[in-house]
Formats: sequence, structure tokens, C-alpha cells
Amino acid sequence: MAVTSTAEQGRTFIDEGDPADHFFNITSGTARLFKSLPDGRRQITGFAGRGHFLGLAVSNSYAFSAEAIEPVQYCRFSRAKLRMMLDDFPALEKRLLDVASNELVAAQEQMLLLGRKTARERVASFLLARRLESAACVSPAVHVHLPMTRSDIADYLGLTIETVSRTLTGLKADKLIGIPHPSEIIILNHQGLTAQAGGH
Amino acid sequence: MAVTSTAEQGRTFIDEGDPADHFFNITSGTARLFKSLPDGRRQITGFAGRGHFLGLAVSNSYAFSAEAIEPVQYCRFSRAKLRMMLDDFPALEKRLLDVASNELVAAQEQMLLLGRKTARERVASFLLARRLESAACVSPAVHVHLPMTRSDIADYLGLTIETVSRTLTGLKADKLIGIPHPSEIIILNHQGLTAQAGGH
DNA sequence: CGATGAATTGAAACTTGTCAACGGCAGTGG
DNA sequence: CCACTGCCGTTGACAAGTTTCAATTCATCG
Repeated sequence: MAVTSTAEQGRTFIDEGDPADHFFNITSGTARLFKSLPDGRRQITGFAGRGHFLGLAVSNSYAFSAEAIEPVQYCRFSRAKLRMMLDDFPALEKRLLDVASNELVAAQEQMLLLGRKTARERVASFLLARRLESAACVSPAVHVHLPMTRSDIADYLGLTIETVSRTLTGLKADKLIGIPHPSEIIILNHQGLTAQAGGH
Repeated sequence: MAVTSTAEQGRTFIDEGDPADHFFNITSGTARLFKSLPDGRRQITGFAGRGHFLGLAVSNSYAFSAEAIEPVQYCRFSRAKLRMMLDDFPALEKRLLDVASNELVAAQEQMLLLGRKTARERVASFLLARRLESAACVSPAVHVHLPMTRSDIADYLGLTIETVSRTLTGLKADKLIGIPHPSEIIILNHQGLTAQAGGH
């Protein structure tokens, strides 16, 4: 029924369009969630970490793919099992509704970013969101870790690798951030970076 | 507790950022749902018609605004009342979870559109989606009604009014659609239009 | 019929994408 | 141990799609 599995880095463990037989709960690691166009263009709709639920789709096929960017451990249920659990534990249903509502709010925020923000605003927003995620405190934890590649960031922000790279370089030139390592960003001027994020 | 109200055209009946005290169920009309940036840029995250639920937010403030583009009738509940109803009718919770899941899938599709599709692909996708919505049948119901302005379409597709207009003109020039009236589109070549929508 | 706002069209500017070259780091194998 | 190889990231020059600004036409309504 409920099976615990591991997906090594790079492994696609959910395929867009496949029959949505299962429901996933990530217990460790990070995955990218994405949709693809026939010609290969890709839009990453989010990054899923510990505690995330995947496969809520009502339809009978997955609406997106999921791929491990760090080794991912997850717990997998059949849909039948999920239905049984929902019947047995009404609280779980409430929890899932909360989760879905939150994701919906996040999705709307991302639509605003993709539809109306400039490249600089997108990257600044991304860094600030990442910071919130890594350090849930309000500390001067100016250190942001990026487990994903520039390609992932680009596909998440609706930009190209080059624009992401140039924009990060530009933010560094303006002394808003530091880049000790491609996957490590230091926020030097939080207020200034917020001002570049286009409000909100 | 549950109050039925009407919002005349142009009326904003949900304000982004306001305390999320109520939950809405639209019984007739159409509303635009949108988020705004401080400088006035706007992203429409969706259009809500008959049967739509609004205000699912978990947080204590609305994540978006809602404004009537046609006179909108809705049923309004206090959050407390909603909670009571959810306790009394578990089926309602299932229903809301289904609704939220579907909206999430739609939101992800929209992210793909906003992040990775060209103007022409966006407009073609929009027309096809509208057609599905207006005529739920597979008939040659090539007639699509657009109750929203070009400005709304632009803010929904992450484009400008001018680009939307030019793109529609272009599709007409290619004999894929007809435009008897700005708010009435006729799909002349469904297959061809689908090909322009960028797959999916 | 005139007035007002929406929609269309045109020309120029700008942001971002594309193509290409280069540099750096890691893993591999001689 | 060190060259080799491949991938990732950065940088540059140029092209392209979309936006901006402006003018014109078209619908709606009093």
C-alpha cells in the first residue's frame, strides 16, 4: 500500500500525462515540478521539498512531471489507499485542503511574476523567496543556498540561463548580493533587494 | 449568515490584502481575479463564472482582488459559517478539495503559458480554452464570446493590449479566425489554431 | 449626431533571447 | 600526479519579439 522509495539525483519519478495512480509525500530531498511543451520548452512550476504532497490531480493523469535535483525520499500511496485514508481521517482532508489552498496562493503569486515582472524583479523575488524558505526566521541569515542549476532557475522564472546569470551579476555589481559560489548567494542589502523585487 | 448579493459591472467585491472574512460562491455573471503591483501593473489570474468558489485562502487576508466584468450575483458566507458547514457536510470538503485541485492544475497550465509561450501561442491557447468553456460540447461551435476587454485579455496573458490586438489581427489574416465584432471570435480552422497554440 | 472610450494600426525603442566563445570546476584515466 | 573531458556558468555581440508612444478608426450611448 504505502511504499517508501528513494529517487537518485536526476531521476524522474512522476511523468506528466501518465495515469495518476499514486499520491506522493516527500520525506527528504528536493524535486523540481515542471510541465513541458512538445518542442522541449519547459516551465518549472515549483520546487518540492520535505513534507510536500504531490499528485493531488483530480483528473486521471498527472498534470506535471517531478524529477529529483537532490536525492529524494518519498512515501507513495495508491489512490485507492488515499481515498480510504481520507474517509478514515477527516482531518487529513482538511490538511490537504489547506495545502492546496496555499499552493494556489503561491501559484497566483508566480503568475504575477511570470506575467508582469522584469527579469531583475523576478530574480530578486526568487532570492528573497528562497531566503524565507531556507531560514524560516527573521535573522540576518543573509545566506541563500541554491540547490538547483541556472537552467532550473531560468525555467522557473520564465527566462534564459544567460539572463539569469547576467541579472545575478548585475545585482552583485550593485552590491545587493554576493556570489561566493554559483550555488551560494549572500544577501548584502536586504532592503535594497526588496526594492528591486517590484513590491509585494 | 449566508447572504446573496449582486455586484454591478466594474464593482470590486474582493480586495487583495483585506482580511479574508468571507467565502464566496458565484451564482451568475463573470468576475476577473487579479493581483496588482504597487505601480499599477496587474496580472489577472483567472476569470470566475457561475459555480466558482472564491476566498479559499488559508491566510487571514485575500491573495487577490475580484471585480465584476458582468453583473455578478454571489452567495457570501462568513468563515465561521463555512467552518461549521464543513464540519456538518464532509462531502463539501471533498468537493472543495476537488475544486482547489482543478484550479491548481489550471494555474500550472497558465504558468507554462506565461513563462514559455509566445504571444501568438498565448492568444491561440486563450481562444481555445474559451471555446471549451463556452461550449462544453465538441460541436463545431466555432463561436467564442469574449465578455472581457482587450485590457483584461492582455493582463491575463501577460501581454499588452496592442500585442493582443495585433495577434488577433494576424490570426485573422491567416484565416484561422474571424472577428465579426471585438467581443465575438469565430474559429474558422480549429486544427490550425491548435497548431498555433504550441501543443498541449 | 456628436462624444467618449475601446480597439486597431504604425514607427521606434528596449528588454530579453540567440548564438558563440571562454573559463572554471569535477571526475576520469593514463 | 596531471592532462583530458565534459558540464556548468559567465560574458559578449547581435537579432528578434514585444513594448512604448502616438495617431486613427471603430463602437456605444446619450
